[in-house]
Amino acid sequence: MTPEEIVRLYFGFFNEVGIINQLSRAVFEGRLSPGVTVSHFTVLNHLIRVRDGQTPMTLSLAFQVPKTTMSHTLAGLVSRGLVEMRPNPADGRSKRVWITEAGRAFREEAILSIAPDILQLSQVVEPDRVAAVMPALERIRQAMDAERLERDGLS
Amino acid sequence: MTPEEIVRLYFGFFNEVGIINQLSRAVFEGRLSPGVTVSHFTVLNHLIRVRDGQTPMTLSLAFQVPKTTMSHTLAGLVSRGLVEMRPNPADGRSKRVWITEAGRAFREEAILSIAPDILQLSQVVEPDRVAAVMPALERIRQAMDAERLERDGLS
DNA sequence: TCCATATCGTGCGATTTTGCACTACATAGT
DNA sequence: ACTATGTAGTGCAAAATCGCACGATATGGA
Repeated sequence: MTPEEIVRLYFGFFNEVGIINQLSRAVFEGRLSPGVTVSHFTVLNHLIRVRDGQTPMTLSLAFQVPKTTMSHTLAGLVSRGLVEMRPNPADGRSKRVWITEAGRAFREEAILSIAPDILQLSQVVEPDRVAAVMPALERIRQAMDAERLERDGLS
Repeated sequence: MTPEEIVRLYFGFFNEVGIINQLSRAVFEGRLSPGVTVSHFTVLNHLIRVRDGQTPMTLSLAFQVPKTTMSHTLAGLVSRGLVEMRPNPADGRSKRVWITEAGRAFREEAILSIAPDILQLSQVVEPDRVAAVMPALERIRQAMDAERLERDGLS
């Protein structure tokens, strides 16, 4: 495989990923209560999937967004009572983000609200097909994550 | 597979896709000349990959973004001389978007500028692995596209 | 032909995202 | 202990995104 073919292949891959992301985002956003963005939900989801009690800085690195963006997103979550910010006992500069009961409930509800869309899609794209690509996607994500950390000098 | 398992599977899939998209976007954005956004490039790429001479409305549907967003993006491309907007002889309400020579050159250059990043990634994630997931991704995208068109009443 | 309805693009304001700069705090070296 | 340097979070302003509404044009039916 020539370098040019490789570039073309990966480029097409990122293109497909971008379109799928755009489409899923649009559907999801349509199901969320007005005022709540996909960013809000994504953070809530991360706090549960990984763990809460992380600092805003850690979250901004995890999502690869500037600190100010995460600050703004968290402010929105706090004002809606979906997360709590408490001082970090171990470091006076930073805070720690904790998900509230309302936050957990909101996430559960949000997931349920898109369930119908997902189930409908599953009748066109077989679950087996999706399950088959997951390992590769996870591997690609991990590799890109590693490169990013290396590039950011956090290795 | 229970409905709940299906939802969880597809949900995880969209999550992975979102993260990969975020990471690739961040890298790409860092390589583009300041002032030019990924959105700008994506439109240029679409005009070449599909065809130019489309209307702004068609583009906004293709990218699943509001008309106003596409209008803004196109205005930026026009002001940089990367695309041209000409009236649509077949419909006085709409315009048609044509990519300029400068636009083609810009796209080529942009692709070349991220080639090093892609080649580096290809040494960690084997091209075979990426090539293997492409058919499934294309199929999923097509299915979601079809659902979207149906939902938007454009079937 | 004339009119009611629908579509295309855009101006406007609100929200989100982002870079820059600043304050508060932490850490390492002296 | 003190100072220099680095890091965490936020205020601010610029840019991107988006919903709403309007003017211009198109389409279908009376």
